[in-house]
Amino acid sequence: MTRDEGLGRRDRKKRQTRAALAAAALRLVAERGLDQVTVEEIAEAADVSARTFFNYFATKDDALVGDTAGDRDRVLRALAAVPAQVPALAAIRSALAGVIDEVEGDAALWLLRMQVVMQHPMLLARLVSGNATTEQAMVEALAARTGHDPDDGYPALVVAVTGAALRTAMVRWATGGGSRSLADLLDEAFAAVAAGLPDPRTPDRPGATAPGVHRTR
Amino acid sequence: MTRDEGLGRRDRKKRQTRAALAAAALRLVAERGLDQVTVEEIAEAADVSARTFFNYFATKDDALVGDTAGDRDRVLRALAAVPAQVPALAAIRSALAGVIDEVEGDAALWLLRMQVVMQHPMLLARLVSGNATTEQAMVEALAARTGHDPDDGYPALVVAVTGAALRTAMVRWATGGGSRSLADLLDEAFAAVAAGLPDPRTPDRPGATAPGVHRTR
DNA sequence: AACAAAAATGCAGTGCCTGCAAACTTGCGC
DNA sequence: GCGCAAGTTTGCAGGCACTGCATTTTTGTT
Repeated sequence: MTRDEGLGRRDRKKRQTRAALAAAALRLVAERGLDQVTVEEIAEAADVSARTFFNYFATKDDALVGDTAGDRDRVLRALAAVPAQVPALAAIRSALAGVIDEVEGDAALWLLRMQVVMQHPMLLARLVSGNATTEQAMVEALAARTGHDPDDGYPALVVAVTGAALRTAMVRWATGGGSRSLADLLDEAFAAVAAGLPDPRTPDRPGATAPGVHRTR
Repeated sequence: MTRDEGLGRRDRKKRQTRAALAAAALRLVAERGLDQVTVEEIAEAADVSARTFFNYFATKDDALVGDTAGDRDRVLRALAAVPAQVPALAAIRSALAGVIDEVEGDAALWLLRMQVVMQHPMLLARLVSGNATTEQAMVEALAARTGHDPDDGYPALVVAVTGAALRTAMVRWATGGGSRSLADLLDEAFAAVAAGLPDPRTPDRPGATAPGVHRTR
């Protein structure tokens, strides 16, 4: 899964247990549905006690959506590394590159995850929108980049909108079974947003709309 | 609250009980925090049994976010009423007018609601994003309007992005204590989206950016 | 007043999640 | 190898959200 080179046996085993729990949770919920699977069953499938499950995940849902916190930090660091003169949308798009790569690298896991998550809107919201802390951090990072007052409204709007774009791209990616590259789908969504979401059916200037937005495949 | 003219005493009392439960829930949670308030306490404050609470709301959260289903239907009907040649963004903006009016009409209730909801991202996501059914319905309605294949991606992107815009507008509205009109804030957000979220600090063409997006108040 | 539909309630039960304390495992210096 | 300290797993008791079912109470109608 994720890199686990420079770690002692102890931490390696922890990662292993965590992954086993997440995998068991995804498999069982995909088979039976969220409320037809108990934490006890998940723990059993991963060969640990039910109590131990809660040493790894605060809630049953957390085992399904995966480790969002780690990704967040990476995105924030990537965003800080983008030169300040890059426009906001492009900067965020490039900051997301690392996460996108990881998702496409673990395609099987993520397709299963999306399949599960898409059947439970509560989970879907948590997958991208994550927690308020993260979103707040993104807003502040963006405000710092563009020299805005964080209360301004603009940074918050950009973060919310790009989050929505990411969400729809991932849903589309999963719906198509991963046949189209997630990076492409995300580029398309960002291009459409940058163009102001023109109606592809009645473009003001036929050549000026975002390329590919209305292509089905 | 909402109109209750042509109803017998029975339904009037039901509405009353429902409103009392929601109000009690909001007040108590605002005072103490979500997990410091039990359903039993909410029910007690509304002078009904705990079991009765669940006859009105499926979950504790539902008492806090209010009746989303009713609003949805209204938005969908309003969207269907907008002439098909109106561009997607403008159509959605005008379909939201009814809900906006209702929110501003009950400003005190909604400001309290937002105050509570903003402290629990789980609730915030549910407030606008609602359930998948609604979002799906919006996507289909939009696809029908624009003559798109619903799997196209464009309608889903527009619905997700406008939802994000609505969410940020409501947060801003509540953060400002309702000092700026919600309709204004929403117009601003939609204008920024329609303009492709230009960075207000370095606009391509100074006069062409969305008006007011970077004004603090 | 009598009746039927609707609503409120109590009760038992499941499952998520937490704190605590007791076992157990692991890494490390000797 | 031995023992110690730190980290991990586990069981247990308990609180709370939520559900299904049966019973009682209220309400609108005849």
